[in-house]
Amino acid sequence: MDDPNFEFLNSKFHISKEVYTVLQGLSTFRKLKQGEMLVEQGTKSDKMFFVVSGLFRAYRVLESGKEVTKNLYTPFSFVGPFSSIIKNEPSYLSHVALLDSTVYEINFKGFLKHVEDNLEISHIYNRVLENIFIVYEMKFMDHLCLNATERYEILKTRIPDIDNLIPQYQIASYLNITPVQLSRLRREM
Amino acid sequence: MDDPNFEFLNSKFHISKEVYTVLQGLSTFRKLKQGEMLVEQGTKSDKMFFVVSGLFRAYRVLESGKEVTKNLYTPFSFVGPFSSIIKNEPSYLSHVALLDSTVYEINFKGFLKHVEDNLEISHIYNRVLENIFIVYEMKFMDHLCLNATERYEILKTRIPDIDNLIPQYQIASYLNITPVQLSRLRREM
DNA sequence: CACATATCTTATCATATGTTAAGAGATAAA
DNA sequence: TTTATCTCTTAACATATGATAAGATATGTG
Repeated sequence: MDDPNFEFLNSKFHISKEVYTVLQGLSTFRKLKQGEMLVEQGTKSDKMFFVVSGLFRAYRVLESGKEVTKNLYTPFSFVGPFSSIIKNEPSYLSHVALLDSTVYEINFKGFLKHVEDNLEISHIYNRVLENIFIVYEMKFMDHLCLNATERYEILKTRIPDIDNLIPQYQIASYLNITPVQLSRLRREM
Repeated sequence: MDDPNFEFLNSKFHISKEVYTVLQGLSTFRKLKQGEMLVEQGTKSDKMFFVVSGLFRAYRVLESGKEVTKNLYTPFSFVGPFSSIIKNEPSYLSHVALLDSTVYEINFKGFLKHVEDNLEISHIYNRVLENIFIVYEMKFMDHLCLNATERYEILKTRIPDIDNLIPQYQIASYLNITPVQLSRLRREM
């Protein structure tokens, strides 16, 4: 039974075969076309997604009409209206596939039920939360400490081919600058 | 046994008397003078702190010498080198008391030991991590969506007396602007 | 092919913020 | 009290970025 998914999860979280079976029961493999939405701002959903391939973007449309990108999600990360599920409120973010992508759709409320009475699964949840926290803290510090050029360089380290994958205005939105400014930065680099 | 600490934690996390006793065994009450450090950048520590009274600041000194404030911590929040403990690395932040303060000093590695084999404590840790995540996500979105004036107003909602508690350059650092700019914003408000 | 649309660059001008320096109060120290 | 040290404000200038508009290139569609 050489299941590459199990091998992968086990290498990340040291999960048992039993827990893997439980998680499998909560997950569905899905293919998405570029432009398909996982979650729409203002709606409720209790689904989280584990990115297998492709690229996703979480963003919010402000009253002014301006779109603010919270994050981009590459393979092997979790994407979805996490805080919205925890708070049981409508999502304040939309999540969209920027490329043709594949994910595991996770019944997250169901997962939380298992967290309630399974110590191993509660530990997995702790590990996931710790990882999310570390990534967010770093992202936040990067925004405090670095200018747009440096953040662009970090993005290109994380996703080297980013310039060919998505249009420049989406990259600019991720960097929290205008496309015009990104164009200027590129010229100076 | 009317223990106000227990009542408080129970109202926040629904903990049992048994777990409260365990947590008590991991915690020491401490008083700190203004200016005292909880953690110094570059050092290792396995202690987290629960703020009872006062105010704390987490900040990083960059190679340039510039100080970047990550966050301010008011009573009933956790402060400490959290990601550093999880990653078992030296802290990249310093944590200092901005006012005379009181805290519970928590043996966090000890706490994590209990998380390993106690489901209730693992759940408490889940709740703490969820709360931290929600706060960070909001802070990050605020930085993406709001200008310095709006962030200043949010800070004053959170800590109404902030202008009288700490010097203006510390507020400016929290807002990620210079004291000169904060002075300008105040004039225009 | 011809046209419409999307994307990117560049220029111009406006705004927010940083840098530096000077000065005014307040507070602490000699 | 006198002096030194902080803290805050203000001004002048520099820089980063935003807003708008024009033009170039590419792509897709009829």
